Amino acid sequence: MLRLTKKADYGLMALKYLAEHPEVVSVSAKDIADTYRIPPQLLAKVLQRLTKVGLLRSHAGMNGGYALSKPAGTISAFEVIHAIDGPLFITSCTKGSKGCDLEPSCTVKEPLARVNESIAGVLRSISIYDLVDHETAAQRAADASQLISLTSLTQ
Amino acid sequence: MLRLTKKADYGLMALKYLAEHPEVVSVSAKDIADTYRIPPQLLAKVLQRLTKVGLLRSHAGMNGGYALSKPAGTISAFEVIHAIDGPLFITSCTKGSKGCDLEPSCTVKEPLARVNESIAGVLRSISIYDLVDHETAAQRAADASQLISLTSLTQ
DNA sequence: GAGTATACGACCATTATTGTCGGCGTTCAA
DNA sequence: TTGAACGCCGACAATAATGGTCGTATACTC
Ligand code: FES
Ligand code: FES
Repeated sequence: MLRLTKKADYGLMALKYLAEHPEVVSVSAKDIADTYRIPPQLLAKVLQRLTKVGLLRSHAGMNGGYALSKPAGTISAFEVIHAIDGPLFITSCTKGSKGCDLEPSCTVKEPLARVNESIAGVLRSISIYDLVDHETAAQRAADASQLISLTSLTQ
Repeated sequence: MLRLTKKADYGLMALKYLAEHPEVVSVSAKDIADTYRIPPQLLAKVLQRLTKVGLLRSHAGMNGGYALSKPAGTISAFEVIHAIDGPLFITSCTKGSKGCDLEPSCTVKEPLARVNESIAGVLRSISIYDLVDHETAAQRAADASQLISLTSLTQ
């Protein structure tokens, strides 16, 4: 429940891998897939999508592969997830354009949209670099949680 | 993507409805379902689960139905979602007991668990009452988001 | 030109969600 | 006391989303 897809997981793992190996010019999808034992072709498609949105640079041919197009610290988990899984919607209305069937009567849509924004904020605050440096990420997440509960109490 | 299920949506709508009608002793699943045009039997099952975890009190027989078992302000969105959809996991490892297939190699599990906690925190800070009183909820969510980005910047 | 890699779309398999059905126990009021 | 209105529960079918595969085209290196 409320889980992100395996594709997004794969994408984050791959980006983390690339962030951890800055010395290598480019890494093939197959290499990464082998490392983590994930389906190579599926990962390939994920990386292709990340390339299309500009998070990765690709290079075909021998010794080709992928590389980060910008520093790991400037790539947020939100960008990655958005690129792979599409827009983030906590509500069950899948699309913004065509409202879901219970559009007229649904009363929780608006409040939940706020929650949605908060979650997006959390994801935006996590970068690929944070995935590498566990301590920093842990600290940040802890801070965020604490501030949130604090906010809730003081209301 | 990252959306909660319709069941959870239905549950929240129903609880909101009950919170908005405190004068009525008990409301039947059918009444709520009719109001929002959602499948009565499905809503019934959702309400039954909410009853089982103690968020609602049920009363069988004629003029029976459901009522909140405690003040709307003390019921968090997290409780509701957890009751209906089960434990909240952002990662694709569905269950805590049996790790997913990429358990040994997966490197993003631990960092994402922190993100997961942050999101749970946000949901815990929203109560059913907040769904009724839009202004308060909006303000709270805005505060939470702002604090989170602030945290991210100062890291 | 041979080999290796990305790019892309179509496609099927698997799984999760959504919704329905039928039977049973409870309450209440005519 | 009888029946309608309701909650309770498990099984199941319909549907949708995800996960994964295949084939082919294209780009690049050697
Ligand atoms: S879930 Fe779509 S309008 Fe409420
Ligand atoms: S997704 Fe299950 S261990 Fe990483």
